[in-house]
Amino acid sequence: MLRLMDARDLRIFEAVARLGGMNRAAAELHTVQSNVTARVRLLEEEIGTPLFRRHSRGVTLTEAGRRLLPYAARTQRLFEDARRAVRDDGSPKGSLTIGSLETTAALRLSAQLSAYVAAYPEVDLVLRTGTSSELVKDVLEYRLDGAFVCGPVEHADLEQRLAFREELAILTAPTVRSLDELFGKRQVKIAVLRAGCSYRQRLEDLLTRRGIVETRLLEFGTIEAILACVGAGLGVTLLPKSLIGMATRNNHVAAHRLPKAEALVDTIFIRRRDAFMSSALAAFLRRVCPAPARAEAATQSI
Amino acid sequence: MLRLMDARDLRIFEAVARLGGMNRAAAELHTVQSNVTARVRLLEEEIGTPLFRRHSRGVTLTEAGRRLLPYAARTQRLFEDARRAVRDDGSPKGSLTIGSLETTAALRLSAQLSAYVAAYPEVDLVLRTGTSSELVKDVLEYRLDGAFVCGPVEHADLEQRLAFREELAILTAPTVRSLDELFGKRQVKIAVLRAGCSYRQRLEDLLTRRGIVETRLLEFGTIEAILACVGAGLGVTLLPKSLIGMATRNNHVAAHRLPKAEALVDTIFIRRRDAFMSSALAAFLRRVCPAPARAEAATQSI
DNA sequence: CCCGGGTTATCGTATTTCGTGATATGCTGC
DNA sequence: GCAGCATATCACGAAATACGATAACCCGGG
Repeated sequence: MLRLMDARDLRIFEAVARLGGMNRAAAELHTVQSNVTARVRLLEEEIGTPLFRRHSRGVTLTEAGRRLLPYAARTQRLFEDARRAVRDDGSPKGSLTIGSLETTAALRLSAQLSAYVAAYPEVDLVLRTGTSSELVKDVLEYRLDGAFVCGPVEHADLEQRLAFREELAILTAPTVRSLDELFGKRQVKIAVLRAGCSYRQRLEDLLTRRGIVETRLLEFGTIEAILACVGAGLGVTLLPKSLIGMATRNNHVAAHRLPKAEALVDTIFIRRRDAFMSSALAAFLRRVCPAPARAEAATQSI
Repeated sequence: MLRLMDARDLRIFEAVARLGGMNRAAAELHTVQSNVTARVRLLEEEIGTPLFRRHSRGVTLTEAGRRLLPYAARTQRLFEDARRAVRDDGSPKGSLTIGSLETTAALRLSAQLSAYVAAYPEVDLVLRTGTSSELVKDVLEYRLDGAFVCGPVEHADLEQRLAFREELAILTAPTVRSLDELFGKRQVKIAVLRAGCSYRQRLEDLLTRRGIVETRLLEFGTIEAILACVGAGLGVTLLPKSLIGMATRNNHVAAHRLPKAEALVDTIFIRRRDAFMSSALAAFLRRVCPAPARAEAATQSI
């Protein structure tokens, strides 16, 4: 039978390309250099073109090699996915690694996540937090099964669905009757959940646009602490309206509407289109954002 | 070295699944049945689950087998794409199979296609016409590299870009001053390019919505023939405005505007996201629809 | 009931492929 | 020219693979 390109060939090819040498690739693959050389040569013969340029310091990819390289990675992943798919009998189990903005995790996800792990004890759920751009990168590079990020994100390889659409409001002490009172000041203290909170930048931008250039940060561990601080007049904050109903009803703090363009923020769930969707992930999505439809852009760039 | 799932294993597996028997698979793969049996067994051992249920008439897939099957096809295609990619040095060549609505091909594509084949004589361009749904299916099942269809089409596996946005107008004899004169009649003759022309259904719907239930078809081979017929008052037709400038200027026919919702029609180019994009296709797209951006829905369902 | 025609399973053997180690060869910097 | 580091080649043993023959099985029809 004629010899055809093989997954192992591409594995060897990928290692050689990545490490820039057959010796190093042989070491990584627990085999010997002659074997690596031979299989690369066979691959080149089959294809009819050299894949590497040999020189005394190792090898570098030719143009043809560069074109082949992405497929080496893709085949590896595809076989990996095939193994996962065949093992996945439909009942959620195994590892599930989700990314999220820290704020989203704290305010929105914590309850859902604990319900999820309670419902599916066989799933090893891992939550990793980061900024939107870090998370997007991690998803694109297969380090995360999916992530909650701040929308919109446009990338051909990413599938997205709307997770939450929130309307933000500025919270102040109840004595502040209108935002205009705030905008008179030159300096404003803002209270955020953590230093890396994504609402911080948003609130600063918002204030800057209204002439307030000096802001100071107050950092807290819980929403309750923020609300108490804001109620006491020590600072202002920016939070989703849905989270602050009780506090405003009790007149502890005052909520101030913002124009839609500034107030609406979409949290979208993204995942690679071509990645394997495990039952664990499917079950997760069924609970957290059941709408498979694409999220429409709501927050225009301002 | 531990034996791992292999492209050939999946090839054998796929053939067995498709043909429903190891004997038949062996025949197709030009090998013997014992070999097929053995490799299927090895695959099952590696995975740890039976992939087939054996019975006296052949074999049928188990649940695990059903989960694996799509990956068998995908790996085959991926290796195929890898071979194509490595052979494709950037200069358009090889086969390029494009689908199109017959009307689009006749009215819009013919000029561009002949320019393309003139510019890239090494490309074997094949144009296949069909209805939108046929074309979508052919693209999804890898029989077409891409197709021009009537938008919008929503499918997660398809990438789409706007090719042409046309405004349709109803053409009548110049003596007809307004469409209302038409709508008084019970029966109207409509002139179309071919029997399968997609504008036919559109025009019929449009007329039906205005109370005209009886239509008769006049079929022509060229736009000029249609225009002549319409000019002579033998029927009406529906055509893109951009194609009829001269005829209306010379007062041979009268063009009647339609409301945007009915008039605008998007022709989009679709292709599978995960399919290999050859230089031939890239060059084609560069000429025909350079906008890689997603076509926004313009024609709402009415 | 058993036999014929279909199927898959098993096994010993031949063949091919693969991995290894030793060695040859080539390049670069000193 | 030589040391050091790289790839190429080759012969050989080991492993994987394909083969052919045979066994075992099931089903439907005489």
